[in-house]
Amino acid sequence: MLSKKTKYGIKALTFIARQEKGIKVQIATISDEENISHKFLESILLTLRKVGILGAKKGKGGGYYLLKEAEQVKMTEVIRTLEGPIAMVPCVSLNFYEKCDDCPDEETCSVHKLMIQVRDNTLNVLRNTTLADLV
Amino acid sequence: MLSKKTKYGIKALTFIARQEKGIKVQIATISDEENISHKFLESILLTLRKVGILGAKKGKGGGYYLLKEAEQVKMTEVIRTLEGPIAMVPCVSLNFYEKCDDCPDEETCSVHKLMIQVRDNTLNVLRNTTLADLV
DNA sequence: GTAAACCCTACTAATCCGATAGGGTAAAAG
DNA sequence: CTTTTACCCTATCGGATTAGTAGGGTTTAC
Repeated sequence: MLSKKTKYGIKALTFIARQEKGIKVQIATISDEENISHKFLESILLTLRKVGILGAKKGKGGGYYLLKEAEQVKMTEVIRTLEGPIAMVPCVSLNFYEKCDDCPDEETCSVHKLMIQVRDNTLNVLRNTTLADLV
Repeated sequence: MLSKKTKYGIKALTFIARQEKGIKVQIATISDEENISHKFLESILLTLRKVGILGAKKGKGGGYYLLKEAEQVKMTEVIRTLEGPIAMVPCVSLNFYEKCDDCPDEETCSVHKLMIQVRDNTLNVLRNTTLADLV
């Protein structure tokens, strides 16, 4: 299940990407338009800024804006930042790998086998979708 | 993230499917071999029995067995039973559809758009994978 | 210098997950 | 026909996570 954090993050990014280039969007504008808790959204945008997807300008007339072209913002990056691993089990995760404590051998594990396939197909979608595709 | 319930369920089913046809497998055998809490596994197998994937025989020499051929047990069925919706948001779920309370219009929602693609790709894998493929 | 708007930390209520407890019921063995 | 084995069922619980709240601090425009 996708967390609201990620959901809101994608919605906010799309909202910002829809603006004319260079326009700064305020948190309040997005939270009003997209029905998102102001404070919660604030923390999400902060995270997106820290990883270099968004830029922010403080003070009156400030707001958030895209640091790259919408075509350059891959969904893999957004989802890994907000949601964490894309894989459904840590033992098939590329960026967040972790061994299962129960499983003695990954090679023969049926779940591992299946989840690698799911992961590959999901990755295929997310790698080839950018923010520009969602606008 | 895949729940342990589903993970254990798939492991248990694979274990049972590996036996000679007609053999009844006891909970204790699976929980020992696969490092799964006995009682927790019990409730999982019970669920799988109730939806008609497994059959069970009580009393001495009893145990669980597959009701269909392993080739007939689709992963979609297993995962929907144990995990719930395959889609990452309820508004793109085929079997567990629910409208988002925030989103005014699904057609223009960027998250909706993206998640339909993820769902379709995941479904494609799970529909074409059966228990027999995992053994 | 004051109002606007982002920055940051900490807390909390609610929910879900994995597991446990404890007994009930059916079937086979002897 | 009694005992043992093994499935059946409900209830409960601790811990982790999520979604959201509180409450300031800091920077900038005017």
